[in-house]
Amino acid sequence: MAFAEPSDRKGPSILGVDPWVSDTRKTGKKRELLSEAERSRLAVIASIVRFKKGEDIYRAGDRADAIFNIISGVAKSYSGKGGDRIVAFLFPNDLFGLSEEGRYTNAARALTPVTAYRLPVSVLRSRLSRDALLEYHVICKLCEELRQSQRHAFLLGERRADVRLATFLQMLEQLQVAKGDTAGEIYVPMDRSDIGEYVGLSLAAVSRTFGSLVRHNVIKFRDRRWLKITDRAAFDRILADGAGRRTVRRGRNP
Amino acid sequence: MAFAEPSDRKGPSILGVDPWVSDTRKTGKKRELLSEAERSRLAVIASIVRFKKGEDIYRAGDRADAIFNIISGVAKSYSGKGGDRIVAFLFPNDLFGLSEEGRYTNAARALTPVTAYRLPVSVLRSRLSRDALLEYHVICKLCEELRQSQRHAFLLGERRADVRLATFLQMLEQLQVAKGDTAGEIYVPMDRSDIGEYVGLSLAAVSRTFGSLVRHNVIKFRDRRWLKITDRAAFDRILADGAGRRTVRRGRNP
DNA sequence: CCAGTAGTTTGATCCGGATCAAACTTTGGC
DNA sequence: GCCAAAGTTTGATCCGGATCAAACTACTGG
Repeated sequence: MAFAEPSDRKGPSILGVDPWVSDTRKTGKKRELLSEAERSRLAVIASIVRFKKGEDIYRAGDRADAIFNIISGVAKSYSGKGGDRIVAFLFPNDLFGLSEEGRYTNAARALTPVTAYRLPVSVLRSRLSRDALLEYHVICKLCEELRQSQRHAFLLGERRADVRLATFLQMLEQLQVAKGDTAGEIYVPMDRSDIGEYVGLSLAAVSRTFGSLVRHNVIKFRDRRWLKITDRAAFDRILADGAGRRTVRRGRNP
Repeated sequence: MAFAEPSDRKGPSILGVDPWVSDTRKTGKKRELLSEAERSRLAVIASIVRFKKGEDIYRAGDRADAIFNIISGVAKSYSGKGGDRIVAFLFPNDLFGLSEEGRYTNAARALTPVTAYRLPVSVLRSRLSRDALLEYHVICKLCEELRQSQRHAFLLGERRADVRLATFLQMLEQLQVAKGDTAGEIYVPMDRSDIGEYVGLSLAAVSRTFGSLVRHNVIKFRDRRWLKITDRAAFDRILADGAGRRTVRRGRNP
């Protein structure tokens, strides 16, 4: 739902086809869910809504009469009875608010002040059925979010805390690179506890593991939200270590 | 990608809209990705392929020139350098083989003998652009798979082995209920090691935890692949325990 | 600028599941 | 039906991260 794919990706695609790939290459524009034209076409039927930091965008179980497209700010989509368990972080241009049975399945809350388009489902729906290109782009976006979610699951499948966090940082970095933001430094808009809820670690473990990475000179925090990777090789080694190690040997074979 | 949603769901939906909801209610037919008509329309452009148990359907990085729709059997989609880490189990009617940059990102392998439709991308693509209903159904299917993947991530976010396995069994059960298969007993087509790779536990932990559940009379195995839930209340208690517990308290607040 | 609170670090202890290892059981081929 | 290989159970040990708890730091609003 949120993070960009590795930097060697050119855009979301389904069935190996993607109009943006060539678009992006030709125009050199940043990858976007909706083109400017499309965005303004949608703007006609959309209203702009604002949420304060910490404010609920919607709650699980609410009547799902609109979907959202973030213009600026960061939000989280979360679920679980306890309200913990972050399903996705939502960044500008992310589309969210998919429903099931007409109700939102997750809740969403602004982590920073958020501005977003609010698209009433009824209007968007009729648009969709008439606008093949838009529909196609929705497919692309869904593929992207599916991959994102699979990445998240992949991250959670890793057992070691450092690998989980390194993977998370990599996701953040790639997102920012894809958007053309300041490379070199990584911006971490969410707090330690949110990170923990996303990567499946306790708040304490997140802090401790960051501390350990800093102590080993792999990363360096400028302040609580900005860091840079000071030892790329070591960083990549941590990431690589995650895969290819778990030797699940079965039965007796010497 | 694979499991069905909870039984109170009527079908996949995007934006709160789903043509199958009414269809299903009217006809009482089982929920399907493709209607019979659609399936046969696709069959024209599809070839039927068979895979032996353990055979690769495709490998990560292979040229992605086709997608698949399982007719019978069970497969797994997996990734990770080590080839461990199962992303999804694939059951009949599941659509898989989405690509990125024209290459498969995951690998897929048959767990049982598998029969499947193989749909060449090129043909399907032109179909898609002309067939609005098909395109719409692809959207629905993608939403379903997205939710599935989010469920998987949710499962992996849980730390306790018994909750993970109970959740997994619940997914299997719901899938089988949705397909109208034998309720009462749950069929587990994959081996312990595959389960471990999906739920993020070691092979040993899977076996031990199953053992413990059996010892507590929560479930009972008829044989290695068939089990039933003998104490529903206890089972549900395990599931419920997963949520609402993780008290991530921050700072000092007495 | 200060107080109060939200957020973060750090310490100590404990436990669940990984890991290593060996026996046991089922399956499939001949 | 027998053997080998595949798959499963079970035991012992160990370690990473959860959990409990307290101190520290950075914001925020008055």
